[in-house]
Amino acid sequence: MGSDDALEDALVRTSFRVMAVLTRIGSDHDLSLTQLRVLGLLRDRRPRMTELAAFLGLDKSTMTGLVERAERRGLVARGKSPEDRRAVDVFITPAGRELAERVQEEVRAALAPFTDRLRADDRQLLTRLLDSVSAAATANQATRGTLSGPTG
Amino acid sequence: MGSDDALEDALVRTSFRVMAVLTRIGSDHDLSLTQLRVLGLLRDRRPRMTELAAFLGLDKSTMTGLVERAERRGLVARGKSPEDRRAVDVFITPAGRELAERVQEEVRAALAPFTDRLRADDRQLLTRLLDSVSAAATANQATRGTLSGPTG
DNA sequence: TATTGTTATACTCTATAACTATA
DNA sequence: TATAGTTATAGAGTATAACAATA
Repeated sequence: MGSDDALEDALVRTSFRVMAVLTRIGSDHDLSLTQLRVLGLLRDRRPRMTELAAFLGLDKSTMTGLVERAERRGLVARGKSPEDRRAVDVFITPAGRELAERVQEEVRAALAPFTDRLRADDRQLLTRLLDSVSAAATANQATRGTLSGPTG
Repeated sequence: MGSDDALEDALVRTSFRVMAVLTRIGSDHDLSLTQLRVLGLLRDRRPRMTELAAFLGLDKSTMTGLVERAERRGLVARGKSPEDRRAVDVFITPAGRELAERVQEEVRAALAPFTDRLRADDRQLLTRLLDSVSAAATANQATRGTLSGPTG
């Protein structure tokens, strides 16, 4: 029988459930998963377009449209870098920050019913184990950046 | 401080990591996350278009294009229902099934490094806790259907 | 009348290639 | 020459509204 893959399958299953929650709540605010991640990333960073694209694993040309639409809604803004006249900084606006925080609270509230069935000690245990898995992922991949701000 | 949300945040973080893996492997086979889910769902179901849309939480008009593109690649096929002449059944082809299985193996292999750092007893524990969370989600939402086939 | 599926339309997300401005 | 960002283009994914066929 060797390895039985039960853990990997459980991770995939759970992740789809969590993503369904994020997609629904994002949709309530006209935000795609990607826009959600952009807002989350910008809560504590002021990257250039290229850096933001790298964080998200997207092409820089994709960022142009993403930032353009978010800017049109007043959620983020672009500023010229003083040092390098080619570069464009992206930062979150007060309205964008408010929205990001509201969404984060809604996501926490929406997930709570699914985790409430666990006892306090199991909750703590699960948190520790997930952090361990995520930390390994961070070490191996360039997939940082969640709703919750900086990860590592 | 009340609840501290650490578990909910860890779930979101980990889910983004897992989705990044799925997105990359899907992309290697020209499959979006949605197409991945379609293939996974059809591994043990032969639903109508409307049922498939409901499983995925999508509009039926979205399914037309999704199934159309998968059919063009020979991964799924459509058949007329004998009972209801309005209905269209969707089913996976042998080629589609092979691809779904190959992708599942690649996903398991890609996630293994992230879970290998856990001891055997921690792996078992994490699996049990995730299943518990997913089961709660299933009870509350209509978000079934993963790469791994039927969930509940 | 209600339901099943498709079509028409519009918008977001995404990448590739070509371009401009700066370094 | 190389890098930062945008634009042009094309295709996938998504929803809404309108439609044809069937129930």
